[in-house]
Amino acid sequence: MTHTLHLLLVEDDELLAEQTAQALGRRNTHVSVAHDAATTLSLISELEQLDGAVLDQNLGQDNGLDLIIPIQQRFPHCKVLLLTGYGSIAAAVAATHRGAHNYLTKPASASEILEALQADPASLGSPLPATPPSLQRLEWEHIQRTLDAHDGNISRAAEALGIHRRTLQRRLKKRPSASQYQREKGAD
Amino acid sequence: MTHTLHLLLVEDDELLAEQTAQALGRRNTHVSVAHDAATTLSLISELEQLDGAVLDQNLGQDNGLDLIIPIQQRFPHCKVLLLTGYGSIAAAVAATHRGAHNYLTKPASASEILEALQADPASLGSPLPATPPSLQRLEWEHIQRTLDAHDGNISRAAEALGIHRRTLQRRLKKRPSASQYQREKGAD
DNA sequence: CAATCACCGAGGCAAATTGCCACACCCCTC
DNA sequence: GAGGGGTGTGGCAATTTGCCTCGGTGATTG
Repeated sequence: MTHTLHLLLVEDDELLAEQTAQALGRRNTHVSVAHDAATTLSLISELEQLDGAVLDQNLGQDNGLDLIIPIQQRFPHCKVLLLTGYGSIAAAVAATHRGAHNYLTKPASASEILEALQADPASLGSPLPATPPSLQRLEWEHIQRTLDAHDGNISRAAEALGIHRRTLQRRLKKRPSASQYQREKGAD
Repeated sequence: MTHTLHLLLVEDDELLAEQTAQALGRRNTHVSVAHDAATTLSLISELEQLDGAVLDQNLGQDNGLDLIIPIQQRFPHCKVLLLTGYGSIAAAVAATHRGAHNYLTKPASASEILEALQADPASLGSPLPATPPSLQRLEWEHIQRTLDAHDGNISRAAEALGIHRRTLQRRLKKRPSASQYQREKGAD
């Protein structure tokens, strides 16, 4: 089944790209990496096989969404997964309309990425989230995303979140559960 | 352009259905209403024209997602909009894969619904939400959704949110902005 | 009809959290 | 070595939260 998948990872944060690529590589996959849209386009013209693509939606100047169609044209069977620091439902719908297979928010672990690439989003369709998340959980996830979107900069994340830097610090220290670092998750 | 659209509204909360239908009716549209899946299926076999369908994902026993395909089979050009009290990105992706045109979370006003039906979700693709919402806004929206999912029952919503009922009460009273009632929004 | 039940609204108070200022460090650049 | 960001930490007043308590209302039930 898992016949050495050929994957393409497009992520503008080079450190995160490296770590994610390594984590994926450990999963019996062959990973090509690009950091921007132009490189991606030239890369896909050279590749001979591509089973899955993982695109960061936020590529500095470029938009990962615009890569979906070129990839699908060259590799019609390639499954495209969009990743984004701060994702919205509207963006997920847009990506899917453009041909994306699935859509995840960062931080996403290698296993989550592979699972999202291989799952059939249409069939798992009935997961009525009967359990509305608690406010705490929602806040925590949003904090993580925002932190990620600001490269871990606490000061700027706090400003973006509209809370005091001191408060964000204290909150981050309190949380017992989960990885303290998105890096840890991203790397595995 | 807006040539008296023929719409179908499927919503199990009869009160909300009524109000939404009226609000839509005021917008130069003809609205048929159903409250469950079975009625919907028999209804679409009778209808002669259908331009848009608004489906509540959470229909008691039934799942709005399962109505997408039957509707599309009978009316291939009909645009289907999913509505859900508590929506997730995964659910939005699933709905889109099944053919849904767009996906909204409640409470949604009549104008939002019409806009979502007529917009082209794929083209508005680049709305990179550069502005991660503040924690306050996020919390407020989540509170509203949860409240909606629990039919406005403050006690149960508070429990679901994991906060004290008294706290939820106080928060609801504080918010200056926005409608105090999802009803108001739903109705217009 | 009275009892009960499930809600909402509100007061009060101790405990926790937040906002904010201040200061010590680090690392980097000019 | 003098800034300019960023982080970590302490302290303190102001706000918010959790929790308990009451009173009121509408629907259901005996």
